[in-house]
Amino acid sequence: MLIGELAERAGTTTRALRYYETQGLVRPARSASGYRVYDEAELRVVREIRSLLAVGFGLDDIRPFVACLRAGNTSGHVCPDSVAVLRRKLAEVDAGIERLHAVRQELREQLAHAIAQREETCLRSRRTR
Amino acid sequence: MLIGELAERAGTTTRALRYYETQGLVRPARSASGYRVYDEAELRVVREIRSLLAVGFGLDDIRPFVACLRAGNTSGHVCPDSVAVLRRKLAEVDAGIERLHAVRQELREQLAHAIAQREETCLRSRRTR
DNA sequence: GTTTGCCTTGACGTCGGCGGCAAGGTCTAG
DNA sequence: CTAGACCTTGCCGCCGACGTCAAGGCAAAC
Repeated sequence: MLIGELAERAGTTTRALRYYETQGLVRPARSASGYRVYDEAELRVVREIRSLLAVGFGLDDIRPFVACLRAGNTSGHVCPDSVAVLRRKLAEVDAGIERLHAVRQELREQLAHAIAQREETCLRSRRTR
Repeated sequence: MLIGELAERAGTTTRALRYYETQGLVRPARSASGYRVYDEAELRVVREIRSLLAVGFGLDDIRPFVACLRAGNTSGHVCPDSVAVLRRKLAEVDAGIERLHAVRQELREQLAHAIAQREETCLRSRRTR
């Protein structure tokens, strides 16, 4: 399988695949003419990368998962390093949710305050008429 | 007030203040020798910028608030444009919270699955001994 | 007068995950 | 033999809010 086909099957682009390679996440074989050649295992790796990216992981976070897959596991999640990352990310997400809730609260207050101010101004202007 | 003092009083850096100026958010007067000179109103503007940045606004989103302050309002939130931005941001935050909840759910499932797999592997290895 | 400490503009660097383009090699069908 | 559809490497661009020099001017203290 060449890079174009892999890109299509994995739902990404050749550019991204070459980038993953520079980051040491994918290691294709090379044909005699220098073309990158991928097997089914690499397809699984790329799909793992994509699904983790979609969840908000960075490529650094993904590295352990790829290593885990390469070590022969059917899932990239079962290795200790992967689990550690999962735990950390979960904590990060929890923190993010909390932060957003605080922000949301703040925004609602500011909105309420702004609208109250506007109503007041509106009333005053009516009285003036 | 010169730029260094403003930076300190607003809890930011001179670099940031100059950047806000390039973005048209702050407009200091100039001394005879070309130094930027700020008054108290500009301090209020900068504090508004900072607090909105901290909440996750971009400088583009902040522009209406600054205009509102400059228009003579005591709060930058009371003008229609500001309220529109507040509403939009609130919606964005809500969307973000939802997304994070979905991600969180996914992470918990993956974690649970990974741990279950590891327990199973552990049990199998005990039986083999 | 000189040191110290502020100020000025300008230009390049950062982070992440690529996109886009150029110049060239390869492979296959007609 | 050639067209066109792949592939290669390499390098710059992007986004946003600045950080980090560099080279030089201005102000006040000693």
